[in-house]
Amino acid sequence: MSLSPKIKLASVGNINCSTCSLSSLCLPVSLNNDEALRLDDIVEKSKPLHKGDALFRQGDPFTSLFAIRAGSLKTYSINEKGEEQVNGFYFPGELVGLAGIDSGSYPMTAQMLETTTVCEIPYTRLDDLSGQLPELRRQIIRSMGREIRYDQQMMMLLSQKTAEQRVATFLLKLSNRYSMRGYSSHSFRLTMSRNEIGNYLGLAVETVSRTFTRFSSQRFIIADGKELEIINEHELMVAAGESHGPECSSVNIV
Amino acid sequence: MSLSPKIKLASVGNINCSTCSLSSLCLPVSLNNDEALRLDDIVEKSKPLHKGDALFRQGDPFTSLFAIRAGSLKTYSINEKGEEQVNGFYFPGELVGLAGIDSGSYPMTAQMLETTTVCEIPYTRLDDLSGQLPELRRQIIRSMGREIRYDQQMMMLLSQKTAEQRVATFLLKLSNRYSMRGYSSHSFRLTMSRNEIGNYLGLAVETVSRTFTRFSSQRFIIADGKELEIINEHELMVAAGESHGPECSSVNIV
DNA sequence: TTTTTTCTTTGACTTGGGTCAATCCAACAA
DNA sequence: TTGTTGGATTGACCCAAGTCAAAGAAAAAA
Repeated sequence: MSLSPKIKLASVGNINCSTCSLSSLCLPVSLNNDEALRLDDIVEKSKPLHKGDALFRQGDPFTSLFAIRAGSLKTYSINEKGEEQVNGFYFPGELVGLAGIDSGSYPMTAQMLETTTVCEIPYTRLDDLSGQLPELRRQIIRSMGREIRYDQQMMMLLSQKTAEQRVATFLLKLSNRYSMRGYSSHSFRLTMSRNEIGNYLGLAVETVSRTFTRFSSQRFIIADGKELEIINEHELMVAAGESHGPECSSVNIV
Repeated sequence: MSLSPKIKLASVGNINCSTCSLSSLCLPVSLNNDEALRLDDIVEKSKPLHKGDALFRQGDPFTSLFAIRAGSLKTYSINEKGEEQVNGFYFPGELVGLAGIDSGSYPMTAQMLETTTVCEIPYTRLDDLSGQLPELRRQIIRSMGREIRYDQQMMMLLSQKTAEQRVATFLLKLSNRYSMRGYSSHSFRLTMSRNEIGNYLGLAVETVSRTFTRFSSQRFIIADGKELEIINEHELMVAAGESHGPECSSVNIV
């Protein structure tokens, strides 16, 4: 299952993996120019996908990884009771679909939160190429190692943190990811609903909403619908339960 | 940091990766005989490690992956408040240390739950070899993909399941893993304490204990200290909240 | 524009599971 | 054999966060 003809885009001007502004966050991060061009050969850029569109669905045969170029998406799976469980949110430069690598099919659905473009990386070709480019092979492994580390931090959040700590941690992590992508770290637009945040954090919507309200009245944030401004990062870090420790690395939890 | 001299073992008779009884669960799973021997060349078998011993500690430089040969261990990390968080339990044939691959150091401690022997796989040598053996490269990726999938199932457990469902799911998953290793699926010894189970599942010890007691009085299990017997698997699956759905694959959650 | 639908907020009430505090029990040392 | 120690169990109590219900606000459709 490659991108259907209607979402393929022949060529986007002179944009390729070696000139892409996201290369430092994406698979090409440790490739030289020539290697990045070889990666680019197998990558297909999509035309814009719209809010609600699915990139792949739970159960679809696994064929490709996807790197986000612009926009954002969520992944979710449906459990045996038919309930939706949000597994993660993905932003430009991040790799989606890794969880499908060993199982033959995607274990979750990836759905756009806004207008989004992606790069499709057919996996058999990526696998071939990674046999020829040791740095690419290592980068794939590193990406997966990072995903494992993030998932384990998320497990810690879910098993140990209070509602307030979860929401604060979530906002700080978003801030962090936006700033790594060159956007403002203190003012951004949430592309996901309160419902999706709650689902992701293991909380009821009402709890998320109340926590936003509380943080607003404490003047840690200004939340105006989906627009969010962090006006007291320090107190938000205290609320996240991360201010005391020596390692700031533990901030990157979402 | 390779295994210190005192835990190295020169050669364990004729045991090697191609003859190891765990090869079907471990890295050699899709390697031919010759390839498995080349993998064996870089693997060092440890002598028995004892309960409480650490294989590596949080913060140690990342040097090796470890495959469990016999016994079991837990991994845990210490959060900013100094609390311990159990990340997982590992059994023979499973790979420990993957989360350290991209970060240069192990993000958690691995500690024996009982007398345990492991195979140390120095990562730089494994990386080299995986450049030469495509099947090994793919198997490493598959192992990581599986870890990601398991972690995401664990996140679903932590964010959606009740205490009762968590404990039932945990016991069923243990049963599953034991049976895959040729042990009885209905009668086994828990190598971890109630405390460790609770910590792992995001529950207080008391809740785990009460749930064991309840399952015992409902005659789903017989729990005598660390000895555990599953006497009504079906009802335990119902309690785990997994009996209704079509896919039995969702049983493997621990 | 108006209508419909969906998302968000707030209040009132309930409860699952946490905390605290005693035992109880098993493993082990002396 | 008898302490000693750390885990396991049980009871009593409480609170964080869930559920239910009702507006209110924003987005989408007509």
